[in-house]
Parts: sequence; C-alpha cells; structure tokens
Amino acid sequence: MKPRHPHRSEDCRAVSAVLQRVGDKWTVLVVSMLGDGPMRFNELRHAVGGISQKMLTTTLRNLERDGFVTRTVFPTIPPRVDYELTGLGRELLTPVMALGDWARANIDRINNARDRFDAAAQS
Amino acid sequence: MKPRHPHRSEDCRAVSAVLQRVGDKWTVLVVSMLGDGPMRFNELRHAVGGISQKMLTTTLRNLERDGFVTRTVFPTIPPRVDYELTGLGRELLTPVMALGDWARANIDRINNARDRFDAAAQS
DNA sequence: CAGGATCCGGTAAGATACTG
DNA sequence: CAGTATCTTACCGGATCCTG
Repeated sequence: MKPRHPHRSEDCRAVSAVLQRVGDKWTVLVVSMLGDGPMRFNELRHAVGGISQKMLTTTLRNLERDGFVTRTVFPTIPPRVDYELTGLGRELLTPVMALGDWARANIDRINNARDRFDAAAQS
Repeated sequence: MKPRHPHRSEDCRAVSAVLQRVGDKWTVLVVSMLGDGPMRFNELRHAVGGISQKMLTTTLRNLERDGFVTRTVFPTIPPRVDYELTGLGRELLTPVMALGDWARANIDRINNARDRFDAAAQS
C-alpha cells in the first residue's frame, strides 16, 4: 500500500546535485538575503557576515551560472555591481524557506539527538 | 511593503547547518531510499549505487547521530544491520521531497542557464 | 568598490586491504 | 555481512596581496 514513488536514479542525482549547490556553505544565506531585494557586493558581504570576499564571489558566480541571480555592473567610478534574484531564484526560495522553517522548528530535536549520541559514544 | 521576515543571524546559521547535512553528497539519496522502509547495509549500498562502503557508513553514522535514522543490529551469523528512518527522519523527508520535486521540475532550466553561462564565458 | 591571483591547511571522498 | 583501518587524492575555504 505504500505510495512507492519511483526513485529514478537519474532524477535522484539531479535532486542531489541541486541540493549540493543549495547546501554549500553560503548559498542559502546569500539567497535568503537577496530575497529582500537587490544588493551590492559589500552590502551583501556585510549582511551575511563572516564570509570572505573570495567565497562570496564564487558563491555569486555559481548562483549566476545556474540562473538564480543576475549580476548588473554599473560602469561608474567607483564601480558598482548589483545582485538580484531571478524568477528562478525566487521560486527556489519557496522550497528552501520551507526546509528552513522545518530546520528552525526542529533544530532543538537535532541537537538533543546529537548530544545523546555523543554521550552514548563516550563509553 | 515587503514582508521583511527577520533573518536572525542565529536562525540562518542553524538553517544553513541543517542544509549542509542534508546537502552533503549522499544524505538525500540514502534518506529517500529509506523512505520506503527499513533496509540493510548492502541493500542500501546497492540501491544507492556508486557509493563506497566507507561513505555509506559515515553517512549513516551522521544520520544516526542527528536522530534521523535508527541502527538495529541483529547478532546473528552472518550479522545483519537494519537502518530505518525515525519520526524525525520521516518529517525531514517532507520538506526535502518538496525541494526534490522543485529540483526535478526545474533541472532543465538550471542546465540551460548553465549552458548559456558557459557559452558566454567561452569568449 | 569589486574582484582577480595566489598560496596554504584541513577535510571530504575514494580505493584498497583487513576483521569479527 | 557489515563494517574498521589506512593511505592518497582532490577540492573547499580562508588569508593575503594586487588591480582597474
């Protein structure tokens, strides 16, 4: 009687790939910050906090590559670059936020399980 | 007029931490396989496909540590170990599946964006 | 201001061999 | 069967310095 949805290997890989992008160290933070509207590089850097400029650059490049953000350069002096979520990026935000809400709601349970496991492994 | 939900730094970190666990290379595959019911080690290994026994072991240990799966040892010969999702694990499956569905639905758009970006970067 | 270039350390990930 | 132990490789993430 189980629903038994297929688990097509190919699909699972695609899901896994997307989750790996989303799950890398900074992506979610950056995307959720951009959820409030376009931001400049250093503005983003400061808002996220604790990210190096290198990692912010690579994170943004990857997001741009996958079509989640647009990069707009204003050829002024000093230069100015705006990053903004695309439609795809905003759509991504929905399931990610859902997972985020779940995480917030259950982080205590996870931490408790972790503490119990570590305590049990102590012996 | 934006909703402007808070982005409490602490919360975002927790979310990010959970996403990193969920987003590591094999976790989603393993959890989704276990979504159909308990499985043994090698059964899981074969079902996932392409995972080394070492990575499967560490993935399962981490999932056990965080309270997502239980590990049941039958002291028979040959030994038998069943892995099964906990309640927490099954709850996790819901938002993860939602993200998975989104990923399946949009993988083409992502790949297209990627191809376009790479083609543009060619010059 | 926004980043490119470079170096370095830590850890993830795989292959292989061995064990209860 | 279900791991553990060990080794090697690869890449991630950070720090620092430099440029238009």
